[in-house]
Amino acid sequence: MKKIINHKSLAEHIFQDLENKIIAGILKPGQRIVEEELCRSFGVSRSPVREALRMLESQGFVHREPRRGVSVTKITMKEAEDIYTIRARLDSLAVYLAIKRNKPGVVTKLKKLHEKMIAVAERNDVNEYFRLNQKFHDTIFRESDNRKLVNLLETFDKQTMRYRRMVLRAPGWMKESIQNHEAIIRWFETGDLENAEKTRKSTILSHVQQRFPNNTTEEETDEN
Amino acid sequence: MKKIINHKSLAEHIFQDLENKIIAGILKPGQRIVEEELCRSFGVSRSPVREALRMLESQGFVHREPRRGVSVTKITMKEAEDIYTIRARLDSLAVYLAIKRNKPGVVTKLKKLHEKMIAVAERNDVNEYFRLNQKFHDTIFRESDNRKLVNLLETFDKQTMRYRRMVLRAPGWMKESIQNHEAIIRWFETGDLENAEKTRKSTILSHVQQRFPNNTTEEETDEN
DNA sequence: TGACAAACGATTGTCGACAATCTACATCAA
DNA sequence: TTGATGTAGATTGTCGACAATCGTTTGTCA
Repeated sequence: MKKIINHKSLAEHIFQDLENKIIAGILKPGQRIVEEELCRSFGVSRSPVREALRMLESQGFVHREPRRGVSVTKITMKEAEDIYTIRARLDSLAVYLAIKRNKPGVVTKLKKLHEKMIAVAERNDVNEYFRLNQKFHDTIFRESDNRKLVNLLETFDKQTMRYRRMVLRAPGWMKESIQNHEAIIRWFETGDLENAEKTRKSTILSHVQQRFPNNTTEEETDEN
Repeated sequence: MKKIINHKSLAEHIFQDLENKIIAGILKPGQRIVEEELCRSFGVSRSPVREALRMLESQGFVHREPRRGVSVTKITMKEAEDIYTIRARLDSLAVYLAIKRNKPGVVTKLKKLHEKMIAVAERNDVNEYFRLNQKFHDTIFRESDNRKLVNLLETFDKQTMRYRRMVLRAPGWMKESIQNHEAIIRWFETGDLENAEKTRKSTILSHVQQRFPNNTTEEETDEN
């Protein structure tokens, strides 16, 4: 039986493709999305395209104006701040839960990633560091053994990815990041629940404040 | 110009209707949903129905098996626990933010609701108490001035509504609830940020532990 | 009788077409 | 020139039909 598990409808394929393009910034915030164009580029009819757009809409990637179509969601400074505020709480919760669970092997895995990242940071490979950093935190998230929490954090990360990519390239960020990871690994080793959660929370929050010092609204690509 | 702002597509109407039915427990967890049946009952074609189902799917209300249709999402004990764990953090965050904001008039509003609830509790009107309780907390959520947070909390509440309805009828719950509200109001008045957040968090968590003492998997309505 | 295979019915996934509505442009009057 | 108004084109919302696939029933053979 060849019976490959191809359980994916066109709608789901299109959804993933568009999601990736939005995350990567290929589709820019505020940019309008026309159904017919997608049909042509994917070579399909409008049904799967519309379903994909409904999914993107439900997850906040696109915004819809009735009878006027959808466009890639713009994020204001305020909203980015809001998301980071929530993310800080959820991230600290994830670290807390992961440490509490104390599954063996995790620290080893984190340390291995940590070593790699130090090497990568030395040759200043920002993209690779970014990727490994994501993996480092993903590992922790998953160790929290709370699937809903993992989903939430992933969704937040996706929605802010295009902004973080820029911000995280700020000078000195990698060094700071490495220090944070060292602290996290130490917490895992000592099992210091309280301290881990508290410190992690305030670390992220201070990040936010550095990134968004004022309350100006974000300027975005204006429509064509 | 009659031009009523009726900017709602059939898909959106159907989505809301189904969402309500799932929340209310009219559509039971695990129950299969057949597209054609919905078409007949709503008197529409399959396009808007399918879009509504995609929306419900993205928000976790229904589950989809490729080529086999959708069914109302079942929640296991573990998942309910997970959600409450997250909710506890987010709820405490909302209280924290609301108090920090310290907008005048809020306490008055909360007190008014509180008074009403005491009266309602005395004549043991569980349904009305439930409704007011929801409003009480909604008020606080909104005061957090973090729209994303409000959305998250609302979504969580919706997804666990059918379970909470049962649990919250447990004897003595209303009395306990009233005491909690008094504490919250006191925090608002004194502006005691740290204490408010901490206590609120642990209050909710202890609730969870009372509700889910063991780790048994929830039994659900089996398919017809 | 029991196990396996083939055909059927039910249901999902996709398509192209039509209707409703909006936007942009052109036309006309002041 | 400027503003309103109407028309045409573009785009979304909805529909009914066909194709693909799954589960079940029926039929066949040992």
